[in-house]
Amino acid sequence: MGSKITPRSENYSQWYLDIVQNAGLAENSAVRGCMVIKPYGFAIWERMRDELDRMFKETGHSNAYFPIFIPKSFFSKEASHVEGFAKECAVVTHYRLKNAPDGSGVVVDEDAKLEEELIVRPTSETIIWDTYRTWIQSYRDLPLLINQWANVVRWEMRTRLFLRTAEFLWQEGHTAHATEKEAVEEAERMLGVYSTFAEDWMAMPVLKGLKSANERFAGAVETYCIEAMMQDGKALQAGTSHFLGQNFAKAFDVKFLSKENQLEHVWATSWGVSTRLMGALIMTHSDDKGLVLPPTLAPIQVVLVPIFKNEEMKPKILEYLRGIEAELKEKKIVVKVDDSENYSPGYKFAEYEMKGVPVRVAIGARDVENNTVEVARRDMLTKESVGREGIAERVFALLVDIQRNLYQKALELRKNLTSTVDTWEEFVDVIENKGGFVYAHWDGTTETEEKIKEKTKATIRLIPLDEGEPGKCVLTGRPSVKRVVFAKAY
RNA sequence: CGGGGUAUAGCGUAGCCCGGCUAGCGCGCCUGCUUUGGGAGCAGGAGGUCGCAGGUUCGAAUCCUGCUACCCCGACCA
Repeated sequence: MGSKITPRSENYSQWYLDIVQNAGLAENSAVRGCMVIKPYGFAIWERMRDELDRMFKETGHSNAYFPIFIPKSFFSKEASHVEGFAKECAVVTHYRLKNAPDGSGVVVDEDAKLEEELIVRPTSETIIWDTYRTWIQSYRDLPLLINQWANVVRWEMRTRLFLRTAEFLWQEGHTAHATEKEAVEEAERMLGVYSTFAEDWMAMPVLKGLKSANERFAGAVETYCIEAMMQDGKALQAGTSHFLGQNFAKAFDVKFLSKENQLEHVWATSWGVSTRLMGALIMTHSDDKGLVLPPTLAPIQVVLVPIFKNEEMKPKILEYLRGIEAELKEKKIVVKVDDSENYSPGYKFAEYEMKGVPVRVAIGARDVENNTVEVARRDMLTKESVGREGIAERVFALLVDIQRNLYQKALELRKNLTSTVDTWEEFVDVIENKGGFVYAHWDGTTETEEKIKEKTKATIRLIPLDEGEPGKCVLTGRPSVKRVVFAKAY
């Protein structure tokens, strides 16, 4: 491989990009602000997608698919949604090209102008609620629990691979309920699904909470979110779940007849996570040698590397290795045998470390003779020679331990990057010098929130769900009901 | 869209101030032999409209003008 990873101390942003690119995950497309996800990167996304999809289905949801093009007028129907999404959208204005008169290629055929422009979906609330109107008539049609896996486009001014690209992949759940209570429960349930996924599968601890009015999704009554802490002390919003109230039902006239024969607007939620989770995964666990993947999401959990000294030993080493492969597969461990002779063992070691494969098993002539194997773990970068007997059990236990260790390390990091402050001086000091999450009192006004953002670039990442102790706002000294979590964010 | 920067082989770059280039180097790539327990060694080789367009000059990667793309910092955001 070409360039090596830049040490983190030099430039975190470059370090992140080096990992994304050198580990073969993704690259910038020639098309502005879009990304190309390479096969290995996509395999990781597929693992995430498959597990999330399973969890959605286990909570009663079904998948469906809606159009990528949304008539412009749909966006005018929900007032605050317009505010949030009327900008930065890709707009289809024409439907045909023609040969340029001067022979220089093709140009847009001005005669093929659309009567109504189509918006390339930045999110699908509007087109889905326009459709739901026809699907929902009775309380018997509710709840309607639908998820869509799709790509969306937001014409961001500045992009960053995985974290903020013009086009990204995501899932968006859109549900309709008969009562407010049910809808709130749904929004909270899906926040729970996201947090379980982040912690148990991504080994990434997250804080759960509510967004302030300022950070709330355009059109939502409440936005729930999970927030993770990256190694450089910046927060990353990893998922959101919105209680939409009756806003979209009213805007798109979605009503149902209740048991009591009353015509009522339905209650709604929407929730989503995106390929941004790939960025979160990378920035949570990776080190200077490249990607580090939690075993539950790694496309390859164990790589077997044979080491050949001479021709006579080759068949013996391979036979020994195939035996181990079979035992691991019996335990449902995902194994890759790299017996190609194009690269040296040292090259392969470095390569699979870069790709974040959790466990490496190396086998050479020495091992065949002594009935041993060399087992290396990616998270600690340690290796040891162990007996051949019970290798599958040992590797399985190791994978479990790596999963646990990654979570613990990330949790430890977050603990060290979490502060509680009471004065403005402390607040500024921690935000500027230490970074991380800062628990501080806030008077609850958008005005104060914006002032703090202006002065320190820190925003309210979330308002914790649990009760808290009252206190005084860190900026204004006015009363505060509980501490909220501030941080600089991606 | 504001402020700063960059553009030379697949990637990373030297040369630019002070014009003389037939454009140098590292990684990668190809061939051969020897290798293989931490990114192998040696030998040979392929690969360039120096971002685009114009200008100055005997001569431009180098100087001038315009354009384009990308990166960083803001505003925007999952």
